[in-house]
Amino acid sequence: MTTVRIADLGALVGTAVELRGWLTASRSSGKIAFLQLRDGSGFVQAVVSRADVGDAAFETTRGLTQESAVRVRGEARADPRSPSGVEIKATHVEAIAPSVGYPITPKEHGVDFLMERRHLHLRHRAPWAILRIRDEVERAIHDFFAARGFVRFDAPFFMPTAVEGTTNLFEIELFEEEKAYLSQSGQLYAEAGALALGAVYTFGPTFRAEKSKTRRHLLEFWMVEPEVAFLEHDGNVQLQEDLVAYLVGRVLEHRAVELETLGRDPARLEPAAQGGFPRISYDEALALLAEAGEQLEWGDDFGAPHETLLGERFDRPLVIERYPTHVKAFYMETVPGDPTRVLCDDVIAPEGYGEIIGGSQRIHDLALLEQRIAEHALPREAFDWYLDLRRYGSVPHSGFGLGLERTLAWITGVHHLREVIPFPRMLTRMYP
RNA sequence: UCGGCGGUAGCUCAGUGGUAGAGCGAUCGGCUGUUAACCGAUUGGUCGUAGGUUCGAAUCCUACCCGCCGAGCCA
Repeated sequence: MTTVRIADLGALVGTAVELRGWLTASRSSGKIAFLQLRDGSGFVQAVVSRADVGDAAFETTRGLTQESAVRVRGEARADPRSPSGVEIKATHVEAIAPSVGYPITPKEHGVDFLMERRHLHLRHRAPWAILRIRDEVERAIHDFFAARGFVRFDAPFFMPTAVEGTTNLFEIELFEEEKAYLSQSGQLYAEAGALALGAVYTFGPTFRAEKSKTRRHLLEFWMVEPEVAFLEHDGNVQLQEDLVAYLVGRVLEHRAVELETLGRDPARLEPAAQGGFPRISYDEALALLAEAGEQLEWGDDFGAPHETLLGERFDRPLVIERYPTHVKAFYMETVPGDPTRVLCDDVIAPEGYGEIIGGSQRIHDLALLEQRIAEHALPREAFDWYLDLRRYGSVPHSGFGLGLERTLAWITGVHHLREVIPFPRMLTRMYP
């Protein structure tokens, strides 16, 4: 008899198997007991009959509590009454480790109660499904870029200065009187990488000291930031569409069970997997908002409600491009012949999940970049290395940042970003 | 930082001046196919904290603490 994973049981019907895992719930009568088991790879029910295991073992089985670690031997059987089509007809049940007073009982719980016990909550079905989808998306990101010849490029987390102003940076005291900041973007370093390696992407945590208390914000979140030499704006937008469509497609293909577990309708995601994202300019977005009764002045940036309003008009992510220069970051290239607009775009997820991508073509002209750094009152010395990139063989290049958690929240259909990361870090949540 | 809402049993909540409640959970018993099982019993409280009004406060008043949702900012 071999120890097997629940995920592999489908191929083992008719054979004797041993499982090791934990009890999530049990029901019993005088002569039969149903044990709900999980082992990390999946969930399955074991049926224990008093006649099969004997009185003593049956009473032991009935006394098992939630989250006890157990070893179960028995026959894997096909059964139409099982949600997965398979169950275990147990011949042997043995406690490995007890569990007394497990706090997350089979009962409705509030979000805060579960987050306070996140280390245990991770064992349950919804987090299990979400974190497997997260794993699939992370793997798909690497596969996507590897297939296109990108090099993964690890940017530093300690930063000497801000990329886009200092207001939202976490300040770290290194040693005596030496300050550093936690990275809020690897982009500037990725630009150096692109000019060295052609096409690169960073993937890692990023930190924003924003006092945002909404379901779309975390203090610490993960971002993927590709950066490509010789890539211009239109190609950049196409790359974004290809990436998002690929990620959604991979989840639909490989994580259908998990979407089902979460009650997420795959039909809502299928349009995005096909690509063909609608693409409108900032000016056109203003007109759409005006139609919807939201009058904005040219030059106003969109608020979250505006993004939601725009995103809900389409069945797949929406690309908005060419924003006014002054609402965007200092490094963005201007539209040829129109210095009032920049070659940038945001991708807005459907269903109110907000902005999942921000990208742009970067300024490659030394004089213009110097002028922008001055206009934004940024410390010139700190950017000297960045200006070097424009002194030695400067070429057009573009890139973007995709927020992993926002993308996952949209794909999984969960309400809050904190659901899609194992241990969320928020204004009001540092524990566990 | 600002605005709205909230804090009562292990959990989810009801209770708007007069004995502190329900459902679920947990525990025990019953039941040979349960899927949020079912039936019976048992177990349950510093009503966020401090002060005030009142014969009497979970309830009214004041201050504070904490949380949720949203805004701004952003992925």
